[in-house]
Amino acid sequence: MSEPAWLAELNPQQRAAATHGDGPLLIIAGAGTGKTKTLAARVVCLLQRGVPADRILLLTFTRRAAQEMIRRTQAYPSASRSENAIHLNHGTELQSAPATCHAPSIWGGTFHAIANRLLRQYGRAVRLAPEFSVWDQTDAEDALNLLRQELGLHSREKRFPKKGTCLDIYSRCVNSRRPLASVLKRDFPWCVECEDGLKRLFAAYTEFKERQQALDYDDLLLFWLALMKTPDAGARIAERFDHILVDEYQDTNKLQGEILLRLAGKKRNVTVCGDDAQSIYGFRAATVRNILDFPKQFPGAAIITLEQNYRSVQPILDAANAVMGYARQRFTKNLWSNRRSDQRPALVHCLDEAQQCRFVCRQVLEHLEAGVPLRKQAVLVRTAHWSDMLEVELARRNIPFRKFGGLRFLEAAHVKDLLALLRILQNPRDEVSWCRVLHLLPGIGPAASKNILRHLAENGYRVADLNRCSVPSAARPAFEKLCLLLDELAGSRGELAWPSIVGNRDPGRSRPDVGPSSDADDPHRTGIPAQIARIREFYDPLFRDIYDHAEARARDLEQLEQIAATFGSCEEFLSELTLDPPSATSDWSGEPRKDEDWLTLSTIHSAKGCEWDAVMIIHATDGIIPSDLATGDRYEIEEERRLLYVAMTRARNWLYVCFPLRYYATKNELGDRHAFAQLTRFIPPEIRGKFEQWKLTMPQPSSDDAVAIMQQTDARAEIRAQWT
DNA sequence: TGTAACTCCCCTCCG
DNA sequence: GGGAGTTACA
Repeated sequence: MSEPAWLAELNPQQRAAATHGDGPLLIIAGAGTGKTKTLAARVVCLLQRGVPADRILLLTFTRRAAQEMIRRTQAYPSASRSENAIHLNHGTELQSAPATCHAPSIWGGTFHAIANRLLRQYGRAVRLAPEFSVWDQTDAEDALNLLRQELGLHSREKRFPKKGTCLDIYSRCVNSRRPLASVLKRDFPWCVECEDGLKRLFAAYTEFKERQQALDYDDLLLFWLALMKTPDAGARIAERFDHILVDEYQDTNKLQGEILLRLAGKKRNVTVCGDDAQSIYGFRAATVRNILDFPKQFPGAAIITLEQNYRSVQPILDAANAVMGYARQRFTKNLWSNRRSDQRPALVHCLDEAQQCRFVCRQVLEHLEAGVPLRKQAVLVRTAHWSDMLEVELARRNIPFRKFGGLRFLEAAHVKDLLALLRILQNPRDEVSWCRVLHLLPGIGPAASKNILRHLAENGYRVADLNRCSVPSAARPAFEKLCLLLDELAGSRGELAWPSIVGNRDPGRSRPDVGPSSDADDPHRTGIPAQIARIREFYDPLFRDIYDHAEARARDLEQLEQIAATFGSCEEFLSELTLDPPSATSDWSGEPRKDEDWLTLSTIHSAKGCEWDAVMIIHATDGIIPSDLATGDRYEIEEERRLLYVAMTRARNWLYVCFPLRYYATKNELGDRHAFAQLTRFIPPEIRGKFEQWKLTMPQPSSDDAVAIMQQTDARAEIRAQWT
């Protein structure tokens, strides 16, 4: 049989991976080695071999990655002609395939999104109602905080860890599958003394979530694994997939590894793909052991290594390889490229942050003039706020940009408030959301809300009974408005939308296997935008009282309403928003239009899997990369090194690593006017020869400059204010 | 008893 | 800026 033309486009290793038959396959793919292309080609090969699309499961790290993969498969001519037309069957199907399209679709999405979907279908097997809520990090923290106070853990003489730390500890236990004592000893040694309290707290937390039918991110995985362990549902799920492909396997954790093992079942048709040098999610308990131990977990696995880089010019690879050359633990893999260039990447010494901003702007515009559109350029930062000053400068010069990563839309208080109102409509047992909503009302604090919650619990969460509850007289008017609102939205049944818990619904009526819910009697099927509009009527006067910058917030709420309009049901909207939040609205210079060209600002984490012609890494300063907060042990430092490696290997043709020599002191640091800084330790003097050294000269400091710097510092405060 | 106003910290990456 | 804890007032 002669080889199709498109297969000939792949290099021998890529082709071997794409055409691999049945059985486990491990693809070690360095940065820019055409990993996505290879996986996409493999999907096409599977389809051509007659594997039905809906029996293929594609697990990716972000949903964007899943969509990209499917887009690539469609690019193969033979694939689009195939009977198995390819569509992505999202983990939770937001817009999903058009209604007219009945072709089976590939299952694709993140572990969390697929877990969400499977649990809504099969969750009963693990005593989970299909209406469960999904909590994001802040919801989980709020719940922990509530319980921490209830258990009296906050007022101990010895300081008890804060809610964020509690959640980190809990999450690490779950994801690394290690007992609390061991996690405390190794990762949180300063909390060892609180082990008993934490144990009680976590037990209460687990019980609390169960009562409210709520799952946090970790639970999605935990319940998925539990589901796989049930003899009936587990076997059915394993049976329904013939081939499983996992991207970015180096960033999965032990729990996900166990899920995969069970998902693979006896067929063992598992393809995993990853690069240990790009493992940057250790803080989420990801472990490279998954990829290293794959051959042990799946004996007889084929292993294919992709080393030819198609992305970057050789000098950029040389520099990146040099950085990784110092890694303590490394699985040798030297990327090489056919793409020659005379130009080494630049190491840009800036005098201060302001000069760094000017340099970036100038360089971006120079590339633009030379024919590199803004879309093909990016500025990468370690953490989101390090681009604040640059954002001001970009706006001043009318350079459009979009920002990825960092403070998210959903974390803004006003957005959370509105969602909490929707949540209690979807799942009235959600006490965390109730608390949030009740606290909005003037005159209601912890005591009154506790009382109301007790009333609700005693009355089966019926909203019709809510206004019989006694509240402080000062709170009465606002409280009655809330009752009226919920009453209206709950409809004529006099109860909130989903009062049922496990077993309360008609057991014979399970959700359809594929496609969005088509329940005709679902009261939320059509009305979410209308619901949000009604909620906003109630909420508008409240938030204008509570928060500043009402107009900026109102715009966010409008945006939320628009997003909601694209969803079929409240449940989809809420879980989708939690699992795949919009990247941000922080581009306060205004959302650029689709057809416009814009520069990308991104955290390095969010840049994973992306590439640009020109990449500028700013604040490559020791203390920022590696972060001062992440230098606890050598594992953390190694992860920071890989982070720099990931950032550098995003660049195709031009790479600039910039760092300011001094930082100006902030207002509260009295005394010193500025602090001196050093280049990141990951680029030691011995390897600086891999870079061109650009030492920017500064005009003589004048009082004008000082004023300009002060103004920029003020402008940074302005940006923060946008988010208050 | 419970809420509102005040002060003192600290601030990472993401599903 | 915002969370956590403390104090002042209804």
